[in-house]
Amino acid sequence: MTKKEKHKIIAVVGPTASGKSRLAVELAKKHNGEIISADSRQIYKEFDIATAKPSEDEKAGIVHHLIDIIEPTQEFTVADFTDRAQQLIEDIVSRNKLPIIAGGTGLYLRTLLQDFDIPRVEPNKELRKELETIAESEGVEAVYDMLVELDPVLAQKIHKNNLVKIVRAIEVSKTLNMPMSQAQGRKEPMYDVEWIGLNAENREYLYNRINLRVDEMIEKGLEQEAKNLFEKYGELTLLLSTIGYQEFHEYFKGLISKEEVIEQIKQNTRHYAKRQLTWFRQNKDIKWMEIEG
RNA sequence: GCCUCGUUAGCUCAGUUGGUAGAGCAAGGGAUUGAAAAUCCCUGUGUCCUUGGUUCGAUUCCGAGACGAGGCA
Repeated sequence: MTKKEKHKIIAVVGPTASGKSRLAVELAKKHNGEIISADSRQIYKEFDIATAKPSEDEKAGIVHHLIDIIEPTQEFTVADFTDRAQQLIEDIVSRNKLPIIAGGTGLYLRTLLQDFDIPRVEPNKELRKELETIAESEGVEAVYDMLVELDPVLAQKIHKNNLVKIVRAIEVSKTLNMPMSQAQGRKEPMYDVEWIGLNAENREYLYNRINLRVDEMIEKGLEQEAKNLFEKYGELTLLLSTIGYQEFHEYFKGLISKEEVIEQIKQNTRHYAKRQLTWFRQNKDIKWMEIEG
């Protein structure tokens, strides 16, 4: 019985502004590698300044995949990411190069490289809208009660206030005609991954880097970028759920000042970095590198 | 100089008819299975400005002082 050998790959992870792009490029140069970005926002075209996409200079001739490939109006989810990344890994390995995954987005990384085995059920816009309407008129509990009927096991694990997760669980359970808790599972990791994590032991230091980077984004014209996107696409959910754009939305409506926008972007980015770290800390295979000093 | 109001958690402020106090934000921790830069959960001891007095007991009442804001001269 011969077991197929798993592909070796490197994963460089860390919170926003930790410098993982640079490290990934260094490693790619050293090991003849190509980079696959695991970032739910850099995937989009035109989302440049806000997502701190690497410039051509910063890419330093290294091939970067899954950056700048989706239109802002297109949907892109974990499943799309996983499928594309898996293909890319096969392709890169077949050319005798080393795949290096660099990111950011905890759910993407865990699904591609760790143990999440996601149910294959596409989003159902109408159902979501319907359930959200019920939540608005009758309260979230009404929707939660529906989930308790469909999948009491999962309902126990999802907090009754977490509408997004409740809705998805109902969506999956209804589509498959079986409880989502039975459709989802854990799997063996598909690859032989060397995990490298970037972090600052001193949280203040990380937060300072974030604050500085936001100031740089403003200097580079983040306001104009946000303006263009809102004018071109309107109030897309995607824009309203992306740090760096969502805050400008209120500013363009005259609700808050420029100073407040900048402060909010910094604040939201700090919160985001903290949430990212919660994802990564759960992964005991990560070898951590200190970024300060 | 006089009058009024204020001084409580890192910040903004509630509150205690006298029995040592609580919200929002911040901060920290966690969850996370096709929206994930999304969504959600948990965590609040702080000379209640200082100092005298009244009281069994004062952050709460009274006096004095300090600081801040406004008003009158």
